[in-house]
Amino acid sequence: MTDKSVVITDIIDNLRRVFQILNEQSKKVEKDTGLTGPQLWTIKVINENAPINLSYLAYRLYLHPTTVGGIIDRLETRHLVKRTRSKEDRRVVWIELTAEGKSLVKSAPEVAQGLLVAGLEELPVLNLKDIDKSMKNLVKIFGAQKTPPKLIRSTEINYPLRKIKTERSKGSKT
Amino acid sequence: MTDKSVVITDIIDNLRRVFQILNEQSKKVEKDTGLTGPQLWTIKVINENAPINLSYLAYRLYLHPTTVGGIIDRLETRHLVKRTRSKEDRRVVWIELTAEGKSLVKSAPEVAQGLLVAGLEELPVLNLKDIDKSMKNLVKIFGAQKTPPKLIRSTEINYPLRKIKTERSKGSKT
DNA sequence: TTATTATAGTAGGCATACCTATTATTTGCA
DNA sequence: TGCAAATAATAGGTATGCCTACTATAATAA
Repeated sequence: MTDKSVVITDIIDNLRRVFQILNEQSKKVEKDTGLTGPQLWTIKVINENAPINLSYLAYRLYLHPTTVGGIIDRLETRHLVKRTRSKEDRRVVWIELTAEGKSLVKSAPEVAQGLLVAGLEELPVLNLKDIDKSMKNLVKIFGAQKTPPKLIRSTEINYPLRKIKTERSKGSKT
Repeated sequence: MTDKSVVITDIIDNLRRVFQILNEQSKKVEKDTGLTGPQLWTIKVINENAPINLSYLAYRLYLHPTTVGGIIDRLETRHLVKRTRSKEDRRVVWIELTAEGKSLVKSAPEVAQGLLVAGLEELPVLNLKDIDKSMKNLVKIFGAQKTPPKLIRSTEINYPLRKIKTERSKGSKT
């Protein structure tokens, strides 16, 4: 095994480790709040953008609309969000928080990526910038081989496809 | 937003991006080989360790035994692996590749993390070491808040718990 | 104005990944 | 020996996350 491949294996191992830890993190959040990580994250995004329709919400979460559909289903049975069919465009469903959902968001503001952020915040900026640079590098490497759509907003991200086209993004697609 | 929190947001965004890309990667592999990423990875590990029992296999994959159980089920219906009940210890099931499975492993040797590795391999070692360092840093940060068991072998990893205890690791656990 | 095309959301299906039982076995202790 | 504790695997359940239809509605083109 070359020196290089050792490092590569190491990187991949560490990546897996990060996945694992983030996953556990999510479990922990679940225990604390009764909601899973994705659910909490979803609620937060809804809170900041309500009313929001499913497609755009999915876009904001970098998830597939059907995935978000499921999450919304579960949040709805918990009475944390509600759906309203739009009158202007009857295909559209507006999603917003219920009172219950709103109070939950307030009480659990940063839990979603909480510890994650907390951990990072303890590092000196210099260190963070290092990590940031490396992450960007990783993204560049991985992403170079396959960079989907191309996005809007500050954070353009790898979006799962299904050519969204909301009020805010009127682009074209294959 | 402070300078720091911008960087942090950035890191997290990039992390998500990496997840996304790896996920797509897996999809691509699936298209190429007919097997999902985890399935291919599993087969590879079996190939290198056969015969192997489920618990230890799970340990090697950093996954929960029940998760691996499901993967093995699916591989078994595809006739790529077979299970044999051990005679010495009838609780144990030995898992190994069928002829078909073996030939598949040969024909798709590195696909699992293929592109991933390919991408990394194009980088100069220096660059890789940077990334490596940052990843380790990330792991340290995340892991510090919650480090499960503690592992053996070269690559000690965040193992999902269920206090494994195989022939090779005779430790204790809470 | 009608027919085609596009869009929004839902339904159903599959694979991962987890957890909590439960069933066999085996081990270890009294 | 003989019963309790530990272990290996499986069963069943839930949540993510994707995909491929499919339905309803809207927009566009002929």
